Amino acid sequence: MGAPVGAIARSLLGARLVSSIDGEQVEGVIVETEAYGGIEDPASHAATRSGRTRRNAVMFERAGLAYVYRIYGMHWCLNVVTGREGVAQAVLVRGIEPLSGEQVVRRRRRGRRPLSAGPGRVCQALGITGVLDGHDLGSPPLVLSPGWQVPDGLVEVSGRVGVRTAGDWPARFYVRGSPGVSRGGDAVRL
DNA sequence: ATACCGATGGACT
DNA sequence: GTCCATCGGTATA
Repeated sequence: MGAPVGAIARSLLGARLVSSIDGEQVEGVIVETEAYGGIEDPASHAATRSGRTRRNAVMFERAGLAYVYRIYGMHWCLNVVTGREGVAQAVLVRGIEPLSGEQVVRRRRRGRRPLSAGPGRVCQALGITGVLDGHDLGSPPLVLSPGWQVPDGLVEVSGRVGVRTAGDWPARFYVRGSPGVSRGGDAVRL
């Protein structure tokens, strides 16, 4: 086993995402993440039973790529691939707080609230769709960069949202009190 | 405030 | 056919 799946998810809190998708600039801070492992994590798309498929193929590639998939037939979800090549591991981005481009986000979200809490809403807010599956997050139109270092005192941990098998793994991390966080829950301070 | 439910498509048994 | 790493509307309190 490599690094605990949660460690990188924790460290991505406070990181910055800059989207210039469709020529519109939106910048946000990540405030909620969820870790997914590979074969050892029954909740992962890359769990043993499935192995590598067309959908999850990017999870097995190098760290720093975007794994984007469709959920419930209508929403997109953004993951940051975090394992080395051949080792499936990814972190789901579940919530951001817009730093700039909030007008664009409001338009994309059609005025609905919450603005960008929840994985589907994050993708709407940033304009992310499946065409970004496999995209290198070091280059436009979607760039991930280090940002704010979130102190441990502001971080809470809980089980994963909407997951049955192994849903209780403490693999969800979020910034307490942020409007970009999708829900509370059985959280514990870090 | 919580609860239920429909939309809608692809991966998988 | 069944199960989703979901959201947004409607209903109920």
